[in-house]
Amino acid sequence: MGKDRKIDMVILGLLSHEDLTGYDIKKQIDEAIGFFWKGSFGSIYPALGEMEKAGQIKKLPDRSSGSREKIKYRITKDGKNALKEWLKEEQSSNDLKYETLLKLYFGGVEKPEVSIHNIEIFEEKIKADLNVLKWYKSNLGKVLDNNEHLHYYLTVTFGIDTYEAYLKWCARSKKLLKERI
Amino acid sequence: MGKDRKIDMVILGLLSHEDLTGYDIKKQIDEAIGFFWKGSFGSIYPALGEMEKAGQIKKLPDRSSGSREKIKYRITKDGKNALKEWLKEEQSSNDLKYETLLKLYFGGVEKPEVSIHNIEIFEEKIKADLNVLKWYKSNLGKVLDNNEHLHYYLTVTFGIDTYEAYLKWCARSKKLLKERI
DNA sequence: GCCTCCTTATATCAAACTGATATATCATTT
DNA sequence: AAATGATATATCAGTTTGATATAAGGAGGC
Repeated sequence: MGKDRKIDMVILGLLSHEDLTGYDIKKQIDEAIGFFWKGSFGSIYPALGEMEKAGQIKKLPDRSSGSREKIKYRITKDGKNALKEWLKEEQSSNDLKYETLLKLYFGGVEKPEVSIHNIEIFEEKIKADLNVLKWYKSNLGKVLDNNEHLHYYLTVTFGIDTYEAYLKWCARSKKLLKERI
Repeated sequence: MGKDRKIDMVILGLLSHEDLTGYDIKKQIDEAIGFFWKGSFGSIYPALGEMEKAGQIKKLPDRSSGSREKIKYRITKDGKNALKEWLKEEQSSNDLKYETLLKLYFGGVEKPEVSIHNIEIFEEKIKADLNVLKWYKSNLGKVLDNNEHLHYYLTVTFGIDTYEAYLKWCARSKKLLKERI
């Protein structure tokens, strides 16, 4: 089988915007797409090595003056084609892994207070993240004419819409659980 | 480090309701908690072996008449304690990995039609899954007095609320993308 | 009776990914 | 001058996925 590495597409996608180092890629994953995707150094660096061998990306000469090593990558024609092929694949895997819901599902073996507390922890995290997303959205509003910004905007609104639904659910769930105390 | 296996808690949680085989566990993961958690045979069977050695679960004698092997497991006192400890842990990892959003984020390198099509595929899947969740909810409505059923109910409403938010977002996103054609 | 197909059931493996750790340089603050 | 934190590459053990192997039981057709 082989070649089922999603991290490759993340790297190609990010490099299609600009040249980046492995460290830059990790930062962009965390900051820009972190609310719907994850990626670690342990998958990024090996992938960069293999993708360079495969000719999807290439190393840029290190122009920095100091001795500090820093490897910038640029996407190749082959890489861009691979990215476009993937975009047109019908199959997409959309997976949640929500430990908070897992704890809630099995929460019947403990007092309702435990489940309420777990929902509250989740709620606080979502509230904080929602503020960040709203801040992103307000910044994007000014430059929506740009095509790439529209795609960014759509993912941000996905986050905002779902997070707002989460918060409403949190309020109703806590209420139902409190009736059991 | 060691012992960061979430599958253990899924197994303990399911066994806290009733005795199950590995195959039963896989079925319950897919059917009951599949919209917010995943689990494969490749993680279930090895975990069952190790958890039995650790004394959190025990094998039940095979009472089936035929030669067909079938191993039922029951949770032990130690297992129940481990489950309750985990429920009280403040830290929970809640991760989305939405390939549809990834494709949308990088969709600027292709025509808007490609992104619209990807949203439509996602939309159809969500509509179908939402119907299943609504059917679950209507069945649960009758027996909400039971404590375990309340916890099940709360996870189902989480699914319904978020899926409905997804669908609203799909409609608005498609509209915005169609303006670019 | 026999053949086919689907479901039940356990088990293993390569490939992918995470989270932690190691190492070292550079920049800023104390 | 020392300490702290950010930048940067790299590797590893442990976890998980998705696929595959194996085999028995049941349902239906002919």
